[in-house]
Amino acid sequence: MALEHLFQGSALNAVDGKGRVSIPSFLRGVVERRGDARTIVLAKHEAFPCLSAYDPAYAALKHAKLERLLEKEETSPDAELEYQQRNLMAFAASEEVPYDSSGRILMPPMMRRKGQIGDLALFLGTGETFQIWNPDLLLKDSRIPEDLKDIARFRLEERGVS
Amino acid sequence: MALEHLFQGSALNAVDGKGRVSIPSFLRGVVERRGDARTIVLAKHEAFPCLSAYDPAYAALKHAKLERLLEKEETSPDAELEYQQRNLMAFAASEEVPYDSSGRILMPPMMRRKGQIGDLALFLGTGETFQIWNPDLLLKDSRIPEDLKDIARFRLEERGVS
DNA sequence: TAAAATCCCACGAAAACCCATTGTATCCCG
DNA sequence: CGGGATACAATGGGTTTTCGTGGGATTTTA
Repeated sequence: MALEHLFQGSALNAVDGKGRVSIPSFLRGVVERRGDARTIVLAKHEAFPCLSAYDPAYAALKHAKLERLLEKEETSPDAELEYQQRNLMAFAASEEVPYDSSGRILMPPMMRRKGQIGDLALFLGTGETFQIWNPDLLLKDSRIPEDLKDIARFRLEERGVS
Repeated sequence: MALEHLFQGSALNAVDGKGRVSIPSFLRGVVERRGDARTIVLAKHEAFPCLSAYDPAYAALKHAKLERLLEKEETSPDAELEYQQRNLMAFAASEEVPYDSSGRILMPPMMRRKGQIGDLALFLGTGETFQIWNPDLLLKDSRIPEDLKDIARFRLEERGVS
């Protein structure tokens, strides 16, 4: 895999009344360097109560990986079903959203609910992908390292939120 | 294989009295980026009680793949029979339908029966292809991951159906 | 000629687009 | 080194366009 450009850094942006959010420009930069699309793919994170996001090129890569896996084990009927399930989760349970010239997406209502995103969205780069959190949920999650919570607290203060 | 443009996302659309359904625009976009046809191919899904759909260009690709598979195992009589069966399913048991300027197809009665589609059609992207479900059947199927059923439920709610 | 498919127009809601403002970081030049 | 100008990012609001959908009219098929 070894993607050249990695998502890193953090930012806290507002979700407005229409459900629009600015994708931080440093994340957009990575998306556009990886491929030339001005779109991101959103999905529920498998482990955390947040959203996972990446660029379409990464989605294609992930898909190719699944394909190769199937061809190896094609004989087993169990493998076939598992492949179907994974494919459904990877593609049906995700949404591709374009961002406009000012770098904003319209957060799809379904994703907004799945990620429990309110009127603040915390962006965290995680290398191959990035995450979008409701900052309050991150602060409450016991699995999150304290240092990372400090970052969240800093971003909140910076913005003037308690 | 590694297709560049992949089907992803979900939507729930109405089937009207005439049997017309809108193909979600984000799926149409993929069809038209893969080839320049404004047509989709419908077939009964091999494993699930739903329809499988894709663009004509993909149908050709799939055919080529089957051909190559046959050539590899040509010696075996079983392989020959299996090839014939798969070929029949892939082509005789499928229908190519155009969509009009507003993006609607007229769902062929036979496909509607095979997929048990009522007055609601749930579209699910699965990468190379997409699926069309009767949402009630999906909710009942034990092989479908719960997270995906959540999506179906959300789409139903969104539309005001219980 | 009846039934079915295609075409056409129309409407409401949602999404995409455009423009304007603010704040912040950067640059340039005295 | 300071201060003003500049560029860009994030955000607010209004307007236009698209999408999904319904219904009627016209054409094609059996």
